[in-house]
Amino acid sequence: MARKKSLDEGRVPREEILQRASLLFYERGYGATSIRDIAEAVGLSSSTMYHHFANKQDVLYAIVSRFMTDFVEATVPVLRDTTVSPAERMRRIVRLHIEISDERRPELLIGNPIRYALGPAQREHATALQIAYHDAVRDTIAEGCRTGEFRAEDVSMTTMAILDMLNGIREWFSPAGRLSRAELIERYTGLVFTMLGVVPAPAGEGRSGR
Amino acid sequence: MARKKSLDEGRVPREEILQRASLLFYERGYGATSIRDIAEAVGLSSSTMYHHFANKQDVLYAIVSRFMTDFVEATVPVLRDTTVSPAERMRRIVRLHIEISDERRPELLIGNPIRYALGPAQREHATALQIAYHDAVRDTIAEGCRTGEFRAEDVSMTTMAILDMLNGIREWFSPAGRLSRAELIERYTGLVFTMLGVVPAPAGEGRSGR
DNA sequence: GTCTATACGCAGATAGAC
DNA sequence: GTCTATCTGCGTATAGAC
Repeated sequence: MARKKSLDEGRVPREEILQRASLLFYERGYGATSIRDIAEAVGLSSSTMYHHFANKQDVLYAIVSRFMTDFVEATVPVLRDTTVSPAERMRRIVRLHIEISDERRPELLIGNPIRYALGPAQREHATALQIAYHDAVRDTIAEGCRTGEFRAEDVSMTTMAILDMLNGIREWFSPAGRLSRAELIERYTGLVFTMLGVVPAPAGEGRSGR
Repeated sequence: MARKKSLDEGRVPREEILQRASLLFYERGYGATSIRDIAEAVGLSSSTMYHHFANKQDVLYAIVSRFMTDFVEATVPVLRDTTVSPAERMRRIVRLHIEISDERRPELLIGNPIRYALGPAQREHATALQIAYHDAVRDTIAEGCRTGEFRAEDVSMTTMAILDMLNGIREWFSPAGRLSRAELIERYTGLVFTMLGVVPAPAGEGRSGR
C-alpha cells in the first residue's frame, strides 16, 4: 500500500503536497481549492500533481485517511487497555482527543468533505475509522457503568454527546485566547466526568480553583 | 428589506428557489451545486435565477440569514424571559434547539459554507446571530449559577459544550432510528441538566425509565 | 519527475428579445 | 419574469517533450 522509495526521492513532493493541500483545504475549503492552487503552493506545475495523485479527490483521501488512521491508532489502544480503569482511560482520551485535534488541525477536514467529496469506498473507509473510535469510547463508558465508576442513563447518547462536544472544540478554540490548551483539557475533563456522573474531582492532576 | 409584492407574484419563485436550493446544498454541498442545478430543480432557466438573486452567494445568504434570524427570534426571547426560572428556560431551549434543527435541517448549512462561501459582511451578520444565541444561553446558565439552580465550574466552557453537543445531533440523528425525536429531547434534556449540575430529574415532564 | 501546451467542459454571469 | 444565446474564465485532466 505504502510506496517504496529511497526515503527521499519521491516522498518529499508527496509529503509536501499533503501538508500544503491540507492547509489550503482548511483555510479555503476543499471545493474552493484547485489542483492549480496546490501545485502553486508547493512549487510545481499543475500537471505534475497528476504524477503523485490521480486526482484532487485522492489528495483529500490521502490526508483524511492518514489522519484518521493515526488518530485511531493513538486512541483505541488506550481505550481498549483493560489494565487501566475506565475513568483513567477516559481522562487520557479527553487529553489525546484535544491534543491531536489541535496539533493536526488542518488535517481535520472531516465532516463536510468526507460527506460530499470522497468516493463511496473512500467514504466508507473513513467512516469505519470514525466508528472504531466511537465504539471504543462507548465500550469504555459502558464498562465504567458496569464497574460503578460511571453513571449514565443512556450510554449511546452520552457517548455521542461527549464526542460532539470534543469535536466542537476545534471550531472555536484558539490557544491565543483566554485559556491555554492545558486549561482547556482540564476543564473539559471535568465536564466529561460530570456527564459520566463522576461527582468528585477526576483525581490524578490537581484542580486549581478559579 | 423585504420585498413588497402582491404576496404571490414574485414570491413564489423566490420561495421555491430557496427551498430547492437549501435541499441541494444540503445533499451535495454548496460548492458542488451550480446555479444551473438550482434552476433546473425549480424549473427555470439559469439566467432567470439572476432576476431573483444577484449570484449564487446571495442564494446561500438568503437561506442562512433567514434561518438564523428565525432561530434567534424563536429562542432568545425564551432565554431572556426573566419571569421563568433558568432551569425551565434551559429545558425549553433544549427542546426548541432540537426541534428547529430537525424540522429545518436542509437550511442548517451553517459551519462550512458560512465560513468559506459568504462575503465578509454576510458572514459577520450570520456570526452575530450565532453570538446572540450563544450569549443568551450563556447568560441563562450564569443566572442559574447565581440563583443556585445550576452549578458550573466554568460557565463559558459549559456553554460551548452544551451548544456543541446540541449542534452535533443533526449530524447523526435520524428519526427513523431507535429513538424518536421526543425521546431524544428527553435524553438530551437529562444530559444538559447533568452538565449543569442539576442532580434530580428536571421536573415538568415525566421521565419514564428505560 | 518535471515541464509546456492544450483539450475540454462546466460554472458564473450578462445581453437582449419576448 | 422568463427565455435563448453567448461570453469568459477557470478547473480538471491529458499529451508528449526533456
